[in-house]
Amino acid sequence: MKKEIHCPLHYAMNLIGTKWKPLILFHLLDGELRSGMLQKKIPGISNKMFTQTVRELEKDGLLSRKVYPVVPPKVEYKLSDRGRSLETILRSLDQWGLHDCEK
Amino acid sequence: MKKEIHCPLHYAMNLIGTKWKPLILFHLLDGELRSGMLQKKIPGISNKMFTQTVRELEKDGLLSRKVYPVVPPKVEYKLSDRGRSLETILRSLDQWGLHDCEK
DNA sequence: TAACTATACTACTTTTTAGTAAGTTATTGC
DNA sequence: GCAATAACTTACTAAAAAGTAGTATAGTTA
Repeated sequence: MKKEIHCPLHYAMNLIGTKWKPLILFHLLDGELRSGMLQKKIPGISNKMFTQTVRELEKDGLLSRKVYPVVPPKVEYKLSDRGRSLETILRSLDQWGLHDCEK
Repeated sequence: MKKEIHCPLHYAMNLIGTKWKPLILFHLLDGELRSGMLQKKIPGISNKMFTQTVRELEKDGLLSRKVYPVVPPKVEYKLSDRGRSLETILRSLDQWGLHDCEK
């Protein structure tokens, strides 16, 4: 079964339809964060998945990664314009979860 | 690493954050559909994944499943109120994908 | 009586995703 | 000269998701 995109929603889900991507984008809505801080905001994510996921988001142009050549390392992440364009959706999903889980 | 819910968005993604769930819900926005029709609207999904996914959505109360005791079988799916409450988000995601993929 | 129908289920395999634990780096502070 | 630091990276394993192919059903139509 081939991996083809059949509609815009399908396309969107291919970009952000995973367990962690929306969480990471969501926590960057309020501004850029250092790697460690961002990761702390997402309890339950493993170190490996965190790195892997931000790298994919970077590859897809949803966030940017700024590396400072210092030791110990310093890396900052922030949303790109493309990533920021998801703000309404991410906040809506969060709101939806908030109301829904009360039931 | 335990599977715990840490924020509303995380909760929401646990319910609909998979490859096929949003697609299925999306295609039910315009009204109930027979199983075969719904499946045809989602090219690329295998028969097994279709059945499995609608069953999970039913279990989570996002859609309802009506079985007519006839031969050959007739099964209809439609959104529950809970599922319908995702309408804005699903349409937004679709729109986002539409605009984004043009770039 | 044999094929066809729409839907689902099952066993099995492959692919993808995720988790664990260890190692790397170059400078600072003791 | 040794530990601590932040952010990976890698090798390995485990678990989850997805795909393939085959089976069941019981009426209708050829």
